[in-house]
Amino acid sequence: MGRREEKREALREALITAATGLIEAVGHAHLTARDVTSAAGCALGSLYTAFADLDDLILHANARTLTMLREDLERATAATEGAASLRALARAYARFARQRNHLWSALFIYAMEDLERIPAWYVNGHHALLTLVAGALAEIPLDEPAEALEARARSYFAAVHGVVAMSLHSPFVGHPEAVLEAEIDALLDTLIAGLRQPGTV
Amino acid sequence: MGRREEKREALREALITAATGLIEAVGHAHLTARDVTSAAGCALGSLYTAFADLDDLILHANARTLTMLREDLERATAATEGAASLRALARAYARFARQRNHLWSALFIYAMEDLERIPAWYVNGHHALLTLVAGALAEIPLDEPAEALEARARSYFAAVHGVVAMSLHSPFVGHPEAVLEAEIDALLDTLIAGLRQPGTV
DNA sequence: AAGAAAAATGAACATCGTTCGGAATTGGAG
DNA sequence: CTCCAATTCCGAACGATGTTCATTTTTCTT
Repeated sequence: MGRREEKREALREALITAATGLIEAVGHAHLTARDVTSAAGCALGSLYTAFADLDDLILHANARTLTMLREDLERATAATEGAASLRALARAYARFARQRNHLWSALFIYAMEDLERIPAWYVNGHHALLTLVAGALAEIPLDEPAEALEARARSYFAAVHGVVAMSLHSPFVGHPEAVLEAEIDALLDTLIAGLRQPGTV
Repeated sequence: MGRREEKREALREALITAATGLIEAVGHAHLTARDVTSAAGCALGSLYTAFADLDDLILHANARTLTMLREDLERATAATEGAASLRALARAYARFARQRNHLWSALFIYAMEDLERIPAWYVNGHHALLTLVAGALAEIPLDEPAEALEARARSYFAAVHGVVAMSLHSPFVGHPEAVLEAEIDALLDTLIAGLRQPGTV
């Protein structure tokens, strides 16, 4: 690799690291191009030689967050299976959201507008999380068709995410932080009990 | 009421109406102080004599959205009760989010930072929605203590919200819009089946 | 080693939310 | 009705933002 690409990669790395640190510290809404370039030790304009724009940089920082989150979730389910894995995933998700709140929040900022232009590697980072949920679901014997498994994974991930997001972002609608994990446990207990009861509607 | 307060109220009304229309049209992220004052037929600075800032105006527009949403939900549950009401609430919520997407999105923009300064009337607007969920839950005979009812209402509201939000904001994680309501039905079926099965853990 | 290509720089630009001093409008006293 | 103090309205101005661009500096090729 020539010195050209080396420096380019070093700059991108420095910017992503600086962005991740600043997002964790002050939140993505307060991340400014001037702050992040200053923290990375480059000029303001250099941001736009390394990334398309500030959102693109945030997207790359998010990819790093997604990796951290996935590793957390994998660790949480290393010694469990089936329903226990589902519970462990939900708890680990809530803990990550609480402990790395600003980084986690940045994962869900993108509006519908330019949804088609979201890169595939970013979508894949999210799908990796869904795969973990689907894996746990697959270990629970259900009378549902296997095709529905991915859809269930999306629903349960979104449901747990909703409870966590409401608790952390809109406490006057969601649960107080102190009871969040207990309420997630209760929700999952009810879901799993419902899953095991065949032919409901 | 003197002419002073009359004009003041008329200005506030015009600004809220203009803000609601603009949010519905372009989304709260693209709402600018210049656009909304121009649409309301007043000067740029007048916004700050009628409201504390742009966020305060959005908050008042949100209050109007909350009223519309609550009326929709009430209509949806007028002829139902218990589990059927829960299902009707969730469907009506999803429909509202889809049809009035930008207005609905604006309801959940506020970050944690200055959460204490959110006015009570705004919190009450959200609580009115929770009350509808709790009312439907109360009609289902459960073996849970009554104290847990409000907590369950928060969980189920947040869970359905999460599924809807993922579908509309992050389709690569949530459900495609075409199957959203069917998946919400499936989620609620599972939840209700789990609720009716006593002593699960 | 020198010229060509690329990248880094930071001043400049457009746009944003918000402020502020002067102009217009309102309410009450004579 | 008239006038003046008080209030409200106005839009130019301010500071901060994301992004661009001409210039300088660095890197690659021959």
